[in-house]
Amino acid sequence: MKTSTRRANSSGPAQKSGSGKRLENKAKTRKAILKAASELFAKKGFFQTTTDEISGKAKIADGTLFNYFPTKEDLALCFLDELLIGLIEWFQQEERLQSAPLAERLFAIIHQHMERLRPYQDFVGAVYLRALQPASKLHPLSLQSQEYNLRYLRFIREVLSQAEARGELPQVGDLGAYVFALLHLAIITHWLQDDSPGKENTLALLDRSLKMASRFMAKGGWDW
Amino acid sequence: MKTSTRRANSSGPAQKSGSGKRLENKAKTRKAILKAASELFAKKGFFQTTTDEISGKAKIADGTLFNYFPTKEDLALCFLDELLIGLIEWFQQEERLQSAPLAERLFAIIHQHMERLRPYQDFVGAVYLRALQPASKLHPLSLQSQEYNLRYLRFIREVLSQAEARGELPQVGDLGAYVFALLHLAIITHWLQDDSPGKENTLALLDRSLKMASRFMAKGGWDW
DNA sequence: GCAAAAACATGAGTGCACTCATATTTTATT
DNA sequence: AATAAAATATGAGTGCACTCATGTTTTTGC
Repeated sequence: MKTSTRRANSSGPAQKSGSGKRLENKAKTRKAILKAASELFAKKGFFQTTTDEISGKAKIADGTLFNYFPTKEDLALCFLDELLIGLIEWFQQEERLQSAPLAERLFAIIHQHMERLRPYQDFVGAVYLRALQPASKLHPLSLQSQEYNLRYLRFIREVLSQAEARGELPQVGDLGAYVFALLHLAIITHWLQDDSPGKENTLALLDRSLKMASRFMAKGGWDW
Repeated sequence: MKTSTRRANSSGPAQKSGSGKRLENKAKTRKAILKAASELFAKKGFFQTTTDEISGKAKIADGTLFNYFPTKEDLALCFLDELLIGLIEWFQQEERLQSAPLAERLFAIIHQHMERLRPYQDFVGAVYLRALQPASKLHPLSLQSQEYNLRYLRFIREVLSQAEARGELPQVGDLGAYVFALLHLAIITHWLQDDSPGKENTLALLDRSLKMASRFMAKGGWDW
């Protein structure tokens, strides 16, 4: 972990600089790095994987990796962001869920997230929680992390808005999304240390939390 | 940050091994390290301070530092734990607060905490939030961090219990302390990025949050 | 008081994330 | 097509957290 000067580089998959071959190659290399990293992280864990191994597997020079990701940590965060994008897509395509009650939809989101995070627990515990922290803008981390929070918060905000529109929920607004993000955070913290078979303790906790939250929300009191 | 094998060493100030001179020397060295570290962290920040500088200022060999603190990060966490101990002592000696309303007492705790953390913001943002995470037991971090959470949670639990006994609060139990810890966490996250003069935005947010929380709590619904 | 053992201190050494001067490839210009 | 300019790749080099074999101090048992 370093904090010093750092290139404002490689913010996301879409980049407008260069054209033609350049753009194409960069995208390819980026994907190659992320693929190599995800495989190694899943197999050996974040801390046991060296950046040399990653660049080796991606068939680029050691230094090149840092042209794409300013930090090993950023690389992992970026990879977990793509995981989040996949999660959002998954949710939007699960037709059965769209008509399910709100509590069930929220349960599904967190549950599926945990499923997908499973191979990367060491990193999640040590670093990712920080990036999930809602509304963390000025982290001494790279500037990237804010992107993740925003993506996630917008997604939850969207889910809650729909529920508001359907009358499943009073107006909870941005604050509602924020609070749910905090709950998500707390649940993942619990999940990390849960060694019950199938992590069933956490699932039970999640279920209860959502039920309790529903009761609170139904009572109103969200106006400031 | 490393995760590999690590000595189960230097857990706290009180240690029973050895006797006489040995115990005394260890305590002295430990204090010297913490003092040197706190001064350097306050002056240059956590990341700009090298372990060599710390051991130099504490007048011990480079390697010795790691006999006391398995990690630079652990050293800082340990130092922030002592800061927390100081905070708890401060609270218990502030007589004016003991008779103040609950919301005011909770406000004072978080406010004072922020005041004391001010010189160490870079580290708080990057690492400390993780350790504050309520109930994180199995972090891939060193084993130390759990201590801090427990100390803090017990303290809050105590404050809330008193309020319950005085009838200021319905029974909120451990869960109440847990939720307050989450609020504390969220507030500090906000505080870190708050550049309003005197961090007044955060203070306003804290005030509003506590008022809203009071309303929620008064409504009950804390039985599972 | 002395020898053996245990605890602790030491600092040269190591591994790894990250940098930077240079080389190579791609784009822009004519 | 040739050249200049810009973007990117390269990998030897660097700094720093952390290790470990060895030396030194303290304790224990007699």
